[in-house]
Amino acid sequence: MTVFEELKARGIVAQCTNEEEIVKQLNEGPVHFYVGFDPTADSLHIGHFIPIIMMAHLQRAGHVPIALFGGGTGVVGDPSGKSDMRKMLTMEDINHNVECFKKQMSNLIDFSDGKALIVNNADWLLDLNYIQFIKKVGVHFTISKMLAAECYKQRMERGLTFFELNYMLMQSYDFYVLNQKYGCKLELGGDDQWSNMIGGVELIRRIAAKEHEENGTPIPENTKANAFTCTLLTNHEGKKMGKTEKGALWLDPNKTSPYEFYQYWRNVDDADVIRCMKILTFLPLDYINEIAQWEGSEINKAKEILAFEVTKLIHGEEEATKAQETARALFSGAVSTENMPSTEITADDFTDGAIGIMDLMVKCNLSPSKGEARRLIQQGGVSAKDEKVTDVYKSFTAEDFTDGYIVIKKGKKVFHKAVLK
RNA sequence: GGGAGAAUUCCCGAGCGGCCAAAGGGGGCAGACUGUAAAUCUGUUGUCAACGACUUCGGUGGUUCGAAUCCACCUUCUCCCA
Repeated sequence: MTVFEELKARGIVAQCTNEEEIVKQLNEGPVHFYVGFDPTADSLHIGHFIPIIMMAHLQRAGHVPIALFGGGTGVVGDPSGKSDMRKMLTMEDINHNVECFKKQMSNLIDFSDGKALIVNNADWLLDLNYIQFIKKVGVHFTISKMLAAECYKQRMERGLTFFELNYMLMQSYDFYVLNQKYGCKLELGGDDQWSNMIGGVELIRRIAAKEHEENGTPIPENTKANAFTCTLLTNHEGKKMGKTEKGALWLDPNKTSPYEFYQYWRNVDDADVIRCMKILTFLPLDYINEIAQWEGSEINKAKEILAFEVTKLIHGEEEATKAQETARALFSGAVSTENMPSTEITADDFTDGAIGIMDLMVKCNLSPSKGEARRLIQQGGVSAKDEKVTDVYKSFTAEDFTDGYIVIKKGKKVFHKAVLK
């Protein structure tokens, strides 16, 4: 099975420009391909993960990934799929973010010995001459066609600035530059990037065709550019996955702990397990198809496998094992406090030698307010030290912190350790 | 540049000058049922020293015993004309 077939079989490929040509190119030898990332935050989140997985698949098959960071485009902000214009970032922010991205990506992509490249489009976008740019690039885009693109349609209703409209041109130009510089023939990206991506594909072909027409130079083989998109991670209802109550599911362990990360996948809907497994792990398809036969509560095993594998890819085997052990222990009743999220409590938090359960919960971020803590307790959703808390005014003294901590359980799944300092 | 309209709690969206901490829906959280799933049912969803008090309806002032509601100005957004 070729890589592309594998990607398709896993349901990772969403749309592609010219499938035949892509397959041919990939079979002929190492292909430089690129994926763009907008460094708008200081960590990647799960939404970036599928393109990265795709890069890893292709790299394993001998192709060369180019990770392009949108240092230049980042300041504009991609209007696709956003209902509002994104806030602009300073160059310092962007550079910092780029560094963070690189680090996280290197878990899955091998950047050594030129096996993968990292580029920043600020290098060629920032000093661009406007007149030359519109002459070279602008002429190949028609407004009517751009506006027909799904991503701009929505924005048209709410107000689309000329500024944002240029995003497509810049991204297309990126592809052109990489094509010239590295012979990059393939662009990959999320499905929401589709229209921007075909912009690049067409731009490369058109510039080549124009040069051919004007100078009679032959159309170079490597200007046969293509693109394909990966599916957005959605559940069986078509809703985007990877959102938690705290926002995105981050790859940075400080933003989303390995345990939380593990739990997210452990708790996916039955109907989504197999899809996630195909897309997010490197488990062989045969094996996944076997798992797909499992039924009823057996599916819980499948979820464990999924959670473990995905966590392993991002946080490493050790963290994944820890997360799994913690989860198993907690849910089987035995309390393993080892890797539980915890909060330090100091003497200052005590009033008259004791701290109330509501204060403790607020302190541990288990509840944003005492009012909510009160409600949780009244509805029977809180346990401390293995006992259901029934009294809203229950309080703990230093002696109650057995071995220096108290484990508080909120609902069925949230455990927290309050550690006395 | 001219004209019209809008801004309400996490989101959408009701809201007569007092009975408004503000309908309804969504989402969230908790309980029951389960398999750490889904569906369903129930409760709950501004803050606090909690049958009470306090702070909220874009901003600032004003009218009034009393303002989310009326007036003025400002800000932002949308729409129509150019």
